[in-house]
Amino acid sequence: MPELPEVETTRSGIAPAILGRRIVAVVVREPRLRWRIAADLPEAVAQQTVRNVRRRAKYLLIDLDRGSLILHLGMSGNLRVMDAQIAPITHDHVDIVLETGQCLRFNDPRRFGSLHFTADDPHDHPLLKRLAPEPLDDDFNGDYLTKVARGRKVTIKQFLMNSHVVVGVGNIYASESLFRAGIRPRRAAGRITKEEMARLATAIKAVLRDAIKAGGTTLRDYVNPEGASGYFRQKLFVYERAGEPCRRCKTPIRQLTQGGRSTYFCPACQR
DNA sequence: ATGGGCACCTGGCTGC
DNA sequence: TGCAGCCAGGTGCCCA
Repeated sequence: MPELPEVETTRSGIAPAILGRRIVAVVVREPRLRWRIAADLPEAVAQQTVRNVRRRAKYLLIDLDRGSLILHLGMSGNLRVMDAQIAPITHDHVDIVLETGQCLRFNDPRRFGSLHFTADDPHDHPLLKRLAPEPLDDDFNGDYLTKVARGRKVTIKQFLMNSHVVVGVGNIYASESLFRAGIRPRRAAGRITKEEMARLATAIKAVLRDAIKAGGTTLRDYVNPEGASGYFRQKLFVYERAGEPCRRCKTPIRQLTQGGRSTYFCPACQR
């Protein structure tokens, strides 16, 4: 499911229900996620109060009195706020039960998601420690991209999906950003001009902001914490639109495969 | 350091 | 109806 806008939508959606609330229990029905949930996680977390809900890359950080939960939604995960008494359905792997009688329920069919507890600053956790800048921060810009792309032969599409370059940009928004910036996805990262990199950084920020405003993109199974779909899908220019006319110039959108993932682009608008 | 490929997992769809 | 094959929003790890 989720790229940065979907995780951000999840963050802002769960925050009102859990901020300042005490966790009374963590119910783990299926510990075998991408990494097995630590057996002692529930007791480490129980009776602690939620102090903050943050996002770093595609990770949700739930700060407690002492330590933080680090949660990733993987490809197919979602978090919902609901009454803890409601019977769980298939793939409802974890409940974080609150004093209010509500719970945060983590559903993830493919189990590529993860849940960790750390007693330390979560930014120092091995999974987060070496991540690149946030795309919406000011230090992510054309100059930065130009600098890190120097000499790189990897294609610009795969470069954008590398979490050591920039975080939060996955398969949908990589294609969409390149369309908005007018850049062909197969060009070498090191051969994109300074001016093009400036356009690209601006395009990434714009597409992510627009998608957050629309509540994210629902392709198949993403739902927000209230169970509703995001509606950015209608605003996609190229993703999953192979053969359909470009919204800007009517040329049929093309699809290709890079690193085993589908890429979409307009051969006329992108050079 | 860089780049490429694989692995992890379930479910939905297509075509025979 | 059944089943094989392919595809899907991520990313850590191993190898050359």
